[in-house]
Amino acid sequence: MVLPVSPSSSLSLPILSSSTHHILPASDPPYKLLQSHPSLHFLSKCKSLQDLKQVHSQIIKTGLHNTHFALSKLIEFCAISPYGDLAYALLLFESIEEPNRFIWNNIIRGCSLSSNPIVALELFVRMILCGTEPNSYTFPFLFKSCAKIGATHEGKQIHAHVVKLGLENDAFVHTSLINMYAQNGELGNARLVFDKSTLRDAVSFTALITGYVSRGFMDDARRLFNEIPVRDVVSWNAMIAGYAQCGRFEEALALFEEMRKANVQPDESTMVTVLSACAQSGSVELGNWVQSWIENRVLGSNLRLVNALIDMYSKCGDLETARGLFDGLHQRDVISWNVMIGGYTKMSCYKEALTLFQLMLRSNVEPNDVTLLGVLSACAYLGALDLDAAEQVFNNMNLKSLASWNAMISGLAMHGHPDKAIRLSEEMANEGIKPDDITFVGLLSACTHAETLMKNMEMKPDGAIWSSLLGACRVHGRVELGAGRWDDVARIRNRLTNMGMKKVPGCTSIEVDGVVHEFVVSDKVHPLRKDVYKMLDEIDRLLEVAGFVPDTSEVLRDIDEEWKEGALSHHSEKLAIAFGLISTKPGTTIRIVKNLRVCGNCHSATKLISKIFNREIIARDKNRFHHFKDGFCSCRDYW
DNA sequence: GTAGGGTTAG
Repeated sequence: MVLPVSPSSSLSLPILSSSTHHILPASDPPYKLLQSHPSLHFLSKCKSLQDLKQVHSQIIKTGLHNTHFALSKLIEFCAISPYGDLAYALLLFESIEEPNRFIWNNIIRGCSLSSNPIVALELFVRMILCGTEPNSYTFPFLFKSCAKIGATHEGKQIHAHVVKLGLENDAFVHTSLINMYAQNGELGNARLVFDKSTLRDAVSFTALITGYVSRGFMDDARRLFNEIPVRDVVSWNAMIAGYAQCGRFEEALALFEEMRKANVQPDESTMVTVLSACAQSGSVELGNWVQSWIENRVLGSNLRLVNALIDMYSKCGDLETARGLFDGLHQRDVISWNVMIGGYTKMSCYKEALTLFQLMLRSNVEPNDVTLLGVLSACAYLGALDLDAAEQVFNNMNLKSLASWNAMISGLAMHGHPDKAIRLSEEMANEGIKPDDITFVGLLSACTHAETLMKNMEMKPDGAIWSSLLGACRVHGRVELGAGRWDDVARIRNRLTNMGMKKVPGCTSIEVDGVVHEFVVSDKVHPLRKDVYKMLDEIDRLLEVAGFVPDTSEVLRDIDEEWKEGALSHHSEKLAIAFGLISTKPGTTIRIVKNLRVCGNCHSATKLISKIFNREIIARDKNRFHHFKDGFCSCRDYW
């Protein structure tokens, strides 16, 4: 972990050579005089490094560079403003013989915001060695850095400094400390700091709640939430987002209702979260209501909100409305493009997805790894020619992030090009890019020597990894795998389970006459369950007559996301379909929403059901839409 | 003069 503290060599300060140091006077001229100085006024107008250099030159010409104030402001701007430049800030910082505490704090702050926050910790060490005592402003920046990079060990040492300096009772230091422990998974320590102090407000509560939420301890989080003396909008948002992130959409939406009843004004974050919950649970009606709520307020043209709306409509199957919103945007960011492309892909409109991607390439928005993944899965249907196009896009990417390598590798592996995937991973290694656990998951689906890879890889318990791993395995369940690999899969699953990954129970909902009915695996609570199970028996009988043989092999059960109950015929989607068949008129389209991906068995069964009962069945699973008709599915058995 | 908790795409 050796990281450069010195800035890149291509930068240079105006007039001053790098060997010239600022030796600052003991005190600055009067503050008011400096504050209103025109050169410093221009600082806030800078929009590029060039502008910045001009202002810097001006500051030197007017002699201001010999003041703490001007240098502080320059460093602050360079380090923090989006138009600044951290490398320049560091160059400037290194030129100061004896930086004061304010300057130290601001350069540390800048580094804590950067993509390389470890530099902030290195600077802290230097600050101490130089004999500058940190204060209550220094520590929040440091703890934020530790939280960002998972530096618990370093965080604990810095905690000791806080105790030594008697700063434990500063509210900002206190909360950032709790947050550091909570973010780094040390919930016991976070709780200890929280419990030991009398400093308890919505902010410190929320920091702890978020920690519990991130580890899936929703009940503990909720208990804390109920204890908050005065809840503010952020604490509500955190709790609502917690429910939405772990798939408990109904609770998320119920809490949003409670929030409104408590007369707390929702803000942009609230609405983005609520829309995400609507999108994921398929609650298009509530989503509609949210849209009008937004439009009646000043939030209407907010890009993030419109992105969330586009996503909500496309995930609910209303591509037309989604596209209308997309076309109406004056400015689009990478998320706008990605949600719209993803919307088309999920509905099997691959040509539209790729056409939109072509438009994106002509816009000024650079595609990222998420775009690439979406485009790749669209290409997978449209033949090798388009896959070549995706490869071309990848090859032309200016900045290939680890994520984009991963997207390409897993894309190739999952879409029938395992050899290319493995070759690409070798290329990646040759470029000096270290693979991570996600690369591994991608490769696992292509690789014949998973054993070797596993030994070299540290898996992190992450839901995304978990599901992509299972997805990779499922797809390859059809591609004749060597039996040995399933052992690897089982072992990884055990490791993840031991690390605290909780399985989300499968659940399918169906709306009939405006009422949403929910079914879980082997449901025992629905009032009409007797009739439902009776219908299920009939379905199974007819399926058997039609020649359907459920696959009960170890492989399928292993990868099935509702494997726990083992009852293949009682999966929630089949229960919901059975309910749909008995509670709607013949010929009516059945629409269901599942919180997980549909399993292979249910998918095959549903295809046949659509034929036997002459019903169109539109199933939305976690990843995409399946439109079953006449024994076929729109996804063409790829999902 | 600087500081703490929440937010969308996969």
